[in-house]
Amino acid sequence: MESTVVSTSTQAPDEFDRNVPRICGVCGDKATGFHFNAMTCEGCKGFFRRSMKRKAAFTCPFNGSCTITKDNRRHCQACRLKRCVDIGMMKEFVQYSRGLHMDPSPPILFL
Amino acid sequence: MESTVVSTSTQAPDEFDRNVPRICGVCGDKATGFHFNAMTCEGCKGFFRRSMKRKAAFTCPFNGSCTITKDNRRHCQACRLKRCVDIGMMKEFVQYSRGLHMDPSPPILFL
DNA sequence: GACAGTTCATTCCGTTCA
DNA sequence: TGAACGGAATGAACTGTC
Repeated sequence: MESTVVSTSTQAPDEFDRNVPRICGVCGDKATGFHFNAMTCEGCKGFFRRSMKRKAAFTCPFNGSCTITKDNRRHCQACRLKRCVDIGMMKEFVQYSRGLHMDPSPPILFL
Repeated sequence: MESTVVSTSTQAPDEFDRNVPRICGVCGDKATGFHFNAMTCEGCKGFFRRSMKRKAAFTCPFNGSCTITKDNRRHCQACRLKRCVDIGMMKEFVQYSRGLHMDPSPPILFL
């Protein structure tokens, strides 16, 4: 009989983040899964990708320490992006996934 | 608590190779046996076969020296595949396009 | 039992468009 | 901006063969 190993209190440290609640780490909205390495909602996922792709540079109109919530997340892009980075979202995972950097069949490409 | 089941300590020398711990040499996850010539988990087994069949060419979005773990293995295909090869997984053990052609080289086994 | 291949639900990416 | 969506990659569970 194989003992069914359920997620118990004895978890390896690196398994920890797989069990985080489905709450967006950026704004607290309902999260839909891991996006660019962090548990986030669809909104913050899209916001982060857009920001990275266009290499956006935002400036906080306040004092640079806004608390981001589901309702005010659109108000300060600077602090929202900062929060994204703080919780671990990584630009390296934008644009570089799922076959984009993968050669088609024969490697007869750009030389 | 998960009891760490290690293979019996006293083994004949010639069984040494087959007696490596059931830990995936690529990511450290629980291994299910030898796959394509190396002790790996089901995930890395499937990843290696798919990569070979599709002749994928990956590029590391970081510096090419990612440490692969059970939890981040999906993040860098380049380093994961590199690790597969490093621990001895061989493409020759992967069956290519069914029916089109057989193994290009004979099985290479412990001589 | 060991290890090939196969299946398919799930994860998570980019795109679309209101 | 973000909900909805289509699709590729993943991996646990499975079948087939020796």
